[in-house]
Amino acid sequence: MASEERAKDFIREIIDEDIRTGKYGGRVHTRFPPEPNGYLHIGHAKSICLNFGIAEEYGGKCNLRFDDTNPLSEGKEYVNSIMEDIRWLGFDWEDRLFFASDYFDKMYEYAVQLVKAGKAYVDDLSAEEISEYRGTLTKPGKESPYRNRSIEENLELLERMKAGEFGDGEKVLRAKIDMSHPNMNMRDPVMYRIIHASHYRTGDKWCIYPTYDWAHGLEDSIEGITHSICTLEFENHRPLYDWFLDELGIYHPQQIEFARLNLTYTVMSKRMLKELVEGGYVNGWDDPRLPTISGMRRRGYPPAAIRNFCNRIGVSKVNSTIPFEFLEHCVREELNKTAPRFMGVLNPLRVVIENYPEDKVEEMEAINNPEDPSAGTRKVPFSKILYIERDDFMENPPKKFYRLAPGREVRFRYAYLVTCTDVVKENGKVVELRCTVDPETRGGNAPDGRKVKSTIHWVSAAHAIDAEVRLYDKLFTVEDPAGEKEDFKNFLNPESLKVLSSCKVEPSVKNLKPFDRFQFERLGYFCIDPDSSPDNLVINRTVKLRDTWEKIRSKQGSTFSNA
RNA sequence: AGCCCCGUGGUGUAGUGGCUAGCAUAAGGGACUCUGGAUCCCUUGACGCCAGUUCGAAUCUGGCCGGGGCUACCA
Repeated sequence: MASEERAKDFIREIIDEDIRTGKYGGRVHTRFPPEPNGYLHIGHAKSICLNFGIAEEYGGKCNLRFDDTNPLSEGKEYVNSIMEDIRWLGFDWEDRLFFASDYFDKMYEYAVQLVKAGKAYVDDLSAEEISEYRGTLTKPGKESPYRNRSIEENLELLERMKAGEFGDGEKVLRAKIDMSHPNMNMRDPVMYRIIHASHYRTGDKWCIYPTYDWAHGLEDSIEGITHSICTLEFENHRPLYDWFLDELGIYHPQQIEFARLNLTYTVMSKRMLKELVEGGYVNGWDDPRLPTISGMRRRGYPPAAIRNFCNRIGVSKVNSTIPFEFLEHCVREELNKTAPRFMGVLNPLRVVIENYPEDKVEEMEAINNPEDPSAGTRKVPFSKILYIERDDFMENPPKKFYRLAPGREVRFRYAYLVTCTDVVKENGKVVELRCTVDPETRGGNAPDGRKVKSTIHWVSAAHAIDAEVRLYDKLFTVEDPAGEKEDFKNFLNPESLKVLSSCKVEPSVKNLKPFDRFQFERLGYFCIDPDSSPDNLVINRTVKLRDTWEKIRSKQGSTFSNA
């Protein structure tokens, strides 16, 4: 991605300014801090591209840090998938793999420091009581009766909390700030809660765990982060982030918030994604209909397309929603340059070439990628009995339908000019076409220079490989399922997955491996699904090709289709 | 309602007081084509509103309107 001029977003402008003023000695050090309680999705990709991208551009570093402060929901499965996804996207944290849980001892020391300074206290109020005491958006809260315990008592109680002398929820450590602060986050936020659960990394060493607000700034500070980039919903937490670091008097990174990515026709919330996966509405976290990184990988989206997408949507503080079509545009753009082409027929219609010898087979030369001459050519077998796409034939073609029809001549890609002479029907349904080739047009060009309006794809029946092809569509029927009043699952698209089982593809497809991406000419981009086996080829459709005919057809207001 | 944030074509962005407000995408039209793909060309289309400052405001100031966020011992 050479030297293309990227417009500076507001974050890069802040960084430029910080470098100019020497705020961090010219250093740039970011981090990507996922909580290991779910799989990464395209929204995380935006953050990853931002954080790793900035580090790269400024000659700085970007840490991968797992924010694992809640043993109840986090686990190793997620850690592994997250690392795999980041690597697949093309980023490298080198030797900087960190875990918040590695800082638990240090965090505890800091907490003690705050207690000693009279800035934190142990509270015996229950969760419900704390909530009541907090007040509301308009009414100030009131102070806990335990707020003014002596420093000695607080120290002792905190020590006993850590030692496991109390049950879950019996006590918490709170910062002593201001119960009538207009920012709710400043009304004595909880720093430690008691959770008697074993942590996937620290085991049973701890029964008190730090909350996000308490932990996050410390993690950034400990790692020497310069710019702590997070999403907009943490904006109101920044005063607290700053308060902790200032009261402690330790190294103070700068938190900067940007708007998270929203995409139409999907959901991005971890909770909802989890619900879809665990409720069996989709087939796992890597279901190709999901906006997860693993889903998009399985769907056939190239990492370069995702990176490009993230770099092109920009970074700002405006809440916005990107049409999913733009993502698809980026995917096509990348695949057009890189995907080798093949011929495959999704809905086969049998064609018999009447003037072609029974046992003759010709090897036709086909171009692998017209956008990339270095991709070379391959041979495709042609014989008397072929399959073409049902949609490429119409008995009574409407205006502007250029493909095959009775009496009409079209080109069979890389083969011959073919004329349809007869239509065979069973119970009113077209089951076979009788055609003739012009032997003078081998390769696809007529010596007399006559033109045909259209070129269609085909496969030789005797040589075709059977395949299962999975067609994907939008997961939801509405643009913003999460914004609907009803349960978002009520808007699941029942047609988001269609499985075609008797597709016919050209023989060279058998050399492809799972996750290999390619184009079926005139249809779209596809990839081999990992469910594929030598005797059961399974192919995913990544995205359709742009389809002008589809547009014309819908404008004509007709619903002509043989499908 | 208290606090915080944000308003530029349909969508996403650039613009940092001064050329006809740029780019991408989408949409419409055309050229070309052995993929109705790709590519190329053209067209439509935006500064939320009202004042103020200024020779001059998308840009600075104030007010209004509109949108978003915040009342977990989640992150």
